[in-house]
Amino acid sequence: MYRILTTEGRAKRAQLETVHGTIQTPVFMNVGTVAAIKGAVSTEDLEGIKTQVELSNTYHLHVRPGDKIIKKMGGLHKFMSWNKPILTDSGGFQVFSLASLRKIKEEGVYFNSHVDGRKIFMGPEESMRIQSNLASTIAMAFDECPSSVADRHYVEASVARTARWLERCKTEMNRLNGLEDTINKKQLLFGINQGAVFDDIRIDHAKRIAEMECDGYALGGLAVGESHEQMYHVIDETVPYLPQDKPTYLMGVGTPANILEAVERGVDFFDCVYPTRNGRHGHLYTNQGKINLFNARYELDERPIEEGCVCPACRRYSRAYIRHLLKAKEMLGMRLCVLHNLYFYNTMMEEIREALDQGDFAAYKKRKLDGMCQSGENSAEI
RNA sequence: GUGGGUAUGGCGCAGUUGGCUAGCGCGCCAGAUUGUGGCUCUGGAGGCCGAGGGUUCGAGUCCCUCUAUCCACC
Repeated sequence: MYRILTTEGRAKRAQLETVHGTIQTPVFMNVGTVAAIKGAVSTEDLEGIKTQVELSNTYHLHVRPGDKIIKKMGGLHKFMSWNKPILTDSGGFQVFSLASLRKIKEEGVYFNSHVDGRKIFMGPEESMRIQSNLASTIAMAFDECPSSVADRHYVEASVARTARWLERCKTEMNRLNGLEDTINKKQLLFGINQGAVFDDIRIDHAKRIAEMECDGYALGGLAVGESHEQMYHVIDETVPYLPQDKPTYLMGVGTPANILEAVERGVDFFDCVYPTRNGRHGHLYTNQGKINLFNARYELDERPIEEGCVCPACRRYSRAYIRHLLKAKEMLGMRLCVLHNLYFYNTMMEEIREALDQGDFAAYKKRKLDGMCQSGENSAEI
């Protein structure tokens, strides 16, 4: 059950009730592809840094350890000891990101496993069965994410196929949710809009999937090479055609600035590898912009990553110490950086929700962006 | 002491029969990274080629002396 609490322009403050608890939106979902937040972050850690939703991946978990094993272990929640919502990505993005290892057909996609090379077939039905075995809170439709440089002809054909795949996903998900031994019989299904940067293809596709009665709708195939302006334009043009009485999810995005811009345009679910991957690489988000702890200027810096931050890293450790850990390739360095970044993202989402509650989002957004774009020691890229 | 080897950027090494602005790996300094293969990629700085002398149009490469260091033998 999705309920809009208040709006400001197109921006929505809402909540989604699920069998694993209520998600307050706008929300950032913390990415743990293989049922683990990379950087030695435990689910206990997630509870301490305001995480609402954990995101895992169908393809990766199917390859290892295998969704049947996870089902036997009682489902993903029990397996990884996380009782709040989990969203599983369908494996569709791996059709794109593992392009050299796959072949796309009407029935689905043939992969060679990136782990051991063995052949894997995944189509809409397979993806739904795997996600049902994983028993995530929200399953994503199996789609194809066309390259940002794909030509119009290819994108049209791809998007038509993705729409046909969504019908198959929907049918299979309904069947699975009705089975006796299904762990989560109320698993939700989000459809995915595609169309690269072609407005009319995006809109036609949005209208078509809107009729399929999904529990939410995602914008896929963005932040894959196009400019920020193109991405914002696509969101502007497409969101009005996605059912706004359902959650809107912008997949794979993005920087704090991307998120603020997208919230303003009506998006309420996000996920991105940035806080985790950049954390592992020593890139830390602060209210004054992004800093790279590998830089020599932090060698003797006694300050925390961010003054006033109460995350597990900032409460106790200096930039100089964390820099040392990173350079020494100590696991703790990555872990502290990932915890800080996720805390930063989750806190920003909390601030966004508070601002929306108070009808103050526009002003908040401006303040936040101005702060992060400050010149000086920090990178302007946010 | 004798015989042999080695001395090239912070470290480890390449440098062909002497020939253009001396390379490579690691490290260092920066930058990328958007539904994650703890990866990968892209730039950049840094060298009186152990010291001195000689041969040559030209020496990191050849010759002499010295110094340092390693190995073997006495």
